[in-house]
Amino acid sequence: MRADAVRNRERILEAARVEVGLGGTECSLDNVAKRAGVGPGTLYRHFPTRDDLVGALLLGWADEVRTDTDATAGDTWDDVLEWLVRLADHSMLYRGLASTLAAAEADEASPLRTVHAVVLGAMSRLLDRAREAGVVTVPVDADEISRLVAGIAMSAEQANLAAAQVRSMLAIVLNGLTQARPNN
Amino acid sequence: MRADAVRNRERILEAARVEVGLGGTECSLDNVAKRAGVGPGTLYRHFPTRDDLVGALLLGWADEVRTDTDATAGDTWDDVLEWLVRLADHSMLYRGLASTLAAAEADEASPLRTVHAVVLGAMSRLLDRAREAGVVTVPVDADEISRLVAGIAMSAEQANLAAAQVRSMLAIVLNGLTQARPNN
DNA sequence: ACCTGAACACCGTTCAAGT
DNA sequence: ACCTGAACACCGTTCAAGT
Repeated sequence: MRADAVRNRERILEAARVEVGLGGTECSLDNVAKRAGVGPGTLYRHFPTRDDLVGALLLGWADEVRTDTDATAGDTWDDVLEWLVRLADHSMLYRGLASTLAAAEADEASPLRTVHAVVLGAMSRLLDRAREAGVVTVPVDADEISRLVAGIAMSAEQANLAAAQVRSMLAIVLNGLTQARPNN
Repeated sequence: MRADAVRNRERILEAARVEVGLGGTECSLDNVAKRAGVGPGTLYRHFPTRDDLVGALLLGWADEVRTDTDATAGDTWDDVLEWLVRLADHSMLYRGLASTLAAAEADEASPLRTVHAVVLGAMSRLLDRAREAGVVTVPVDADEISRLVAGIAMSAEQANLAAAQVRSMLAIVLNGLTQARPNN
């Protein structure tokens, strides 16, 4: 890669971090290019789709989520709840992030597939620990929990919910994973 | 209102039903005007914002949801689950609908406020019945359930989930509303 | 009183011309 | 090999001119 290309790619990522931070994942790519000081064509050369750009932005993010998840014991109800809260928080780092990640689930060719897979892997391991500790007793997989948390994150984003309201919804979900289902 | 104005309003609503059905709540308003055979200015005169148009489209929808909810006994776990499934279905009538409704919750001045209020009222009454029957035992209000269902609907929409997967997520939520929370 | 459609701003995307 | 920026299509929104 040519020296100016490397530099431009870096500038674009830096500008994208700012613009996506301000306007969410659906922010104007024109503004990203302008802030980076490159022509729109240059942005498209480095990142052919919006998801390619967002995906590049999320590499470190996915690592953070995985590290946090792997460091969570998940052997008590409260421990799992706090982890769910942190996961929802992470999912709301940028506006539109939860929605973008959810859409990546259905799209086999999405540039966000790797990001999603990293998170799901860690979630799956945590789920095993939680099940062993008896915190999760209901049949469920990591995908399903991921979708539920993403849904809560999207809801919270649209309705501007406070942290306490998000926690309350997560508690209901966790409660649903913990108890045996009645048969009346 | 002048005769041509009445006719144009009707034409716009008819066109909107088609376009929103095809492209979701974020469909092009230009296309709505074109399909209705009116200038863009005419659309704006009748419906100053997108939410005004979507709100007008949802008047019958809200009635359907309320009627269905009021006709639901909610005295057994399965009965409430089936109602949740129908509510989620209704929330996915148009792409973007769940998201639009969720955003209306935070916006006091939204033209969708009435629509939202009608649904919430019916939900609140059903919740009382479910609580009396012991199906819901956890402290929760209609708003919170509405947000959880909206979140699941948004997740399902983004990830193209099948009906069975939606039902499974709703069952987890209902399970979380049914059982007492453990204190370990 | 209502409608029309031109006009403007903004954005995503492509591509011929440059270096 | 990479960059630039003009060009095109599309869309939301406004408003002067019509009837």
